[in-house]
Amino acid sequence: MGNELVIYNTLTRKKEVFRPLVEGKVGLYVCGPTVYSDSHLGHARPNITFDLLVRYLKYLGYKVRYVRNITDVGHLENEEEETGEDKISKRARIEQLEPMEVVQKYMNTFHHNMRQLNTLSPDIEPRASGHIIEQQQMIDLILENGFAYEVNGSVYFDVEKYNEKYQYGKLSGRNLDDIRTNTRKLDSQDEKKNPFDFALWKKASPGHIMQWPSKWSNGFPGWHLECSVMSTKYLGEIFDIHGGGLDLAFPHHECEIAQSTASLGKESVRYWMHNNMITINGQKMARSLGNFITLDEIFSGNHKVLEKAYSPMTIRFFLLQAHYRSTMDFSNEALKASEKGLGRLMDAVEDLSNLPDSGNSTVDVSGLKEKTFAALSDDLNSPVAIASLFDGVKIINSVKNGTDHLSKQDIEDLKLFFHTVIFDILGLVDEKDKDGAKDEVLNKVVELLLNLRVEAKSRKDWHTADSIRDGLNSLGIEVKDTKEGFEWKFKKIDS
RNA sequence: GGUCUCUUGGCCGAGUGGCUAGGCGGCGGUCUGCAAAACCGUAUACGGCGGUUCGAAUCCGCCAGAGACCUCCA
Repeated sequence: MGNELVIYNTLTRKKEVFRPLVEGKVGLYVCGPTVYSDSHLGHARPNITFDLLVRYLKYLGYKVRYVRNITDVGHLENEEEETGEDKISKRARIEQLEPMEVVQKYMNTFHHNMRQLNTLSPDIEPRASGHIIEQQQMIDLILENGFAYEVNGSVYFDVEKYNEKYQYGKLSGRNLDDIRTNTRKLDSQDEKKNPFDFALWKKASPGHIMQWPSKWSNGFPGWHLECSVMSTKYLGEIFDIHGGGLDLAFPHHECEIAQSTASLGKESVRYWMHNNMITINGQKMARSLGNFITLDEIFSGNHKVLEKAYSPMTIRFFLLQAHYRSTMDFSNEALKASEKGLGRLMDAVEDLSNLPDSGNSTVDVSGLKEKTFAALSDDLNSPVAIASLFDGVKIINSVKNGTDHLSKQDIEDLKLFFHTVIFDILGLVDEKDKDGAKDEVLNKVVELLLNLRVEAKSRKDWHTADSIRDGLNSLGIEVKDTKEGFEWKFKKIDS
């Protein structure tokens, strides 16, 4: 491809031309979920964003190794319990399940939801619990290099020491003095030299369910370590792109940089990419605000802020209609707008396969293609790419109406272009196909009824014609009269 | 309190020195037995006040408002 992919690098706060470490290959690491509850809307954003990235990189001809972790150990929950109990073990106690049973359950729903959103599976999906030894090895290295200290069976990263040689806070634009004055002092952290130091290994209390033996104590790894370890293991000491939510930039990614640098003596990540957050009716989505929506809830419409169900593709399309670095506001009005727009786009795709070849083209197909790919190459500007797809929709409709014309070659071009961008790169799926439209008997029955209706109409028997139409309508089948007779399709059924 | 970001028409959301973003909704029209749908056309905008400039929604300053992170978070 002629146009070069440009990516916004959080580390430099600039758009940079993407050049992989190894020509033709891309190593990508994305922070995955902590599997202790149902997947929510917030999970849709990064996974769709980086799915788009993977799909576009592949389209550009790169061989991509996409690594996305599952966090199944080690995140402390300071806010609730006095003990700082592990999220997963806490949930296990509540539900009377084995910790690994909890992990499995929510990992399964996460995978199911991600399939519904038509995201590609990562090539490697490593789990923190499966890399305890590697994490211990990295702690050893950091200790050897003098950037960590052991206290009472726990090991902490020495941020101050690290900052003497390197720069802690560079990713999130902080310096240690700012952090020093603004880090909250928590109870039971008196083991640490400084409040901003973070745990690499934490000694477990006797009742703590998830723990592993180590030379320091029976315990569990610190909550930033897994990503440093697993990205290095599967992508190498230096790799191309690390992605995640903007909320992870500090402290999680900052700590990752520190850990990798402290253990390897160099930085691992070449391009940092962060997707922005989702708000609901202008508010941050949070459990405490009562506007926290799981993906299952949005797909079923089963939540008080939702007027109806929204399909996975509506969510996907909606998210792609905003740039990944902008905050994105969910509202019923906005979602319904996307649902309709997506329907119109998909109708155009369908029309494209029956478009009349009408001699010389009166529209510029190649200009449309250039515009679209230029947008995608400009830091994945999917909203602009989609806008130009709608320019294409306008062309398709005009040709259908006979006000514009397309040559046979241009029709083929347009068809390939639409399919490539809509299905391969944007990863959309035509959901109409799934709703039973493949049932041949049903199709024939509907056609039979509609043919009867045409007869009724020719007799000017409006009563019969209308009752057929209304009856089908109430069954979720939309009837459109056309010059030739009729068209019909399954409507999305509102709940 | 510290650091940072944002404020675009009824809603969502691009753009970032001069040229229509786009979607949804509105309005007008085409089509129709009537509808619905679809299609076509169209109006409405850059938080406020200053400054830089031939020219600013776009750059700079101030003010107002919103949000994010600083604590697990996608």
